[in-house]
Amino acid sequence: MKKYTIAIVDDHLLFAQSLEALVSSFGDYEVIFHATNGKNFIEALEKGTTQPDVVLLDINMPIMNGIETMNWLKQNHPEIKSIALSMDDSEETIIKMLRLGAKGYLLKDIHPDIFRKALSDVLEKGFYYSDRITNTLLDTLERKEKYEEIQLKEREIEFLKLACTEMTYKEIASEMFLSPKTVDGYRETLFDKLEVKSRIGLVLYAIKHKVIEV
Amino acid sequence: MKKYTIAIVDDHLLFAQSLEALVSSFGDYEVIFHATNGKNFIEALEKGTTQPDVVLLDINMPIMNGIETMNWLKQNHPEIKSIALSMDDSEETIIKMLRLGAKGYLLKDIHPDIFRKALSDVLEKGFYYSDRITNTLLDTLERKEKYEEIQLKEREIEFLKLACTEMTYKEIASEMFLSPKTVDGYRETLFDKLEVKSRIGLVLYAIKHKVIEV
DNA sequence: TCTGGAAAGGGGATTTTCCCTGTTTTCTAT
DNA sequence: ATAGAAAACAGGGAAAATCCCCTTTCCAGA
Repeated sequence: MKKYTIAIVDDHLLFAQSLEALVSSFGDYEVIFHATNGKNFIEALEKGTTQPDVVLLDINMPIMNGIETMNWLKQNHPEIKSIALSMDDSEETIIKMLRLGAKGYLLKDIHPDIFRKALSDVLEKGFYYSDRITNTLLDTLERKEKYEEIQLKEREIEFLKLACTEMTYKEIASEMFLSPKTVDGYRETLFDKLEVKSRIGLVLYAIKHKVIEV
Repeated sequence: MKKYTIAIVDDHLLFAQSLEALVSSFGDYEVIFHATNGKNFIEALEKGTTQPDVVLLDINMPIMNGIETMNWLKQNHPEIKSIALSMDDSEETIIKMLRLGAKGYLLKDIHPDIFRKALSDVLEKGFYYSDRITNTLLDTLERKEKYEEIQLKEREIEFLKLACTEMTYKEIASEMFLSPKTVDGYRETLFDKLEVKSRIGLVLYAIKHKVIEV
């Protein structure tokens, strides 16, 4: 019988490798690779010959975090199932991840048995949502129906991050291999989407919505 | 040959159990128990028949955290060696732990090989201090001196806060009842003091140093 | 096949920001 | 009382950011 294949994306190498040891000990699974951030993961995925059945995806990572990675996965490999792993259970993050198609959301303090069940549920039933997560969601939905998600494209996020540095738009353009005029287009689009009037507004938005770290 | 015994104290069960799998896979070690917080650990320690040679101690835990636990260990079982495990590398925490006698301080994003070396170093040489931790400490000492020189005036802070809005400098000037040119002076002074090159830099500084809320 | 939307690039004008150089006023310590 | 240090103010000019209106290309869905 073929083992299920797993990829682990977590910047905490020690945790990643430990988790691999745990997953392997279950017997039915094989960890085919891990990465320390989303960028890393995408590269590995595009280079590798075999695709993982499931990706275990940490939320908080440097360079390219779980949300961005999930976004990329949704657009490029919707067939790969993913389970979000996180330390915290902020509603916004959970909602974002599930909206982006995460098949499960696990907190890192769960019992390994639950973890194992989640893993097998996702593979066999297609999803695993714990009571705790479900409750958090229901709470949130009741409280704010109006909350509409602003969906940013990959390239827009990339630009937004660069806008949060002291680079000029010209410098950003060459960093993104685009003409300054195109970058100007991104700026305008984002001003519109995020309802801000200046680059300062972009920075504040990015921080508030955790597009960048502080 | 007798295996070294290990205890793991970490509230993230998944991590704890994963780590156990990893440690066990090394061969020379045996994890004799784990606990999800300090209180738990102390109870287990006092009940158990065998003492661990090394305790892997997470810093951030509910109920009784790593620092408190370390303190207790120092007073009650100074012969038990301990290695601090942490997500973050805030200087104060590192200093506190080392002062309390931690034989090592590991960040959770280290490579498992390093982890293994740290473990054997602590058992055989008695301690393990990574370059990264040492550097963080040195950095801090240097930076502390520089930081203390940056003393912002009331009016400068007021300006800085307004600079973190979508107002133009002209608007800020009238808000502060100053001429735009004076505001331009504040801008320049702050650029100089905070070593930034643009208003974006001001915003990032303000957020990083908690001059404004996010 | 057609169509609409998104991405990329562009021209040109206005406003804002940034930087340099000054002067005047106000405060403060000796 | 006075020198020196700050705060406040100011002009000019270059660079960057912002704004508005426009074209081309490409891709996916009706």
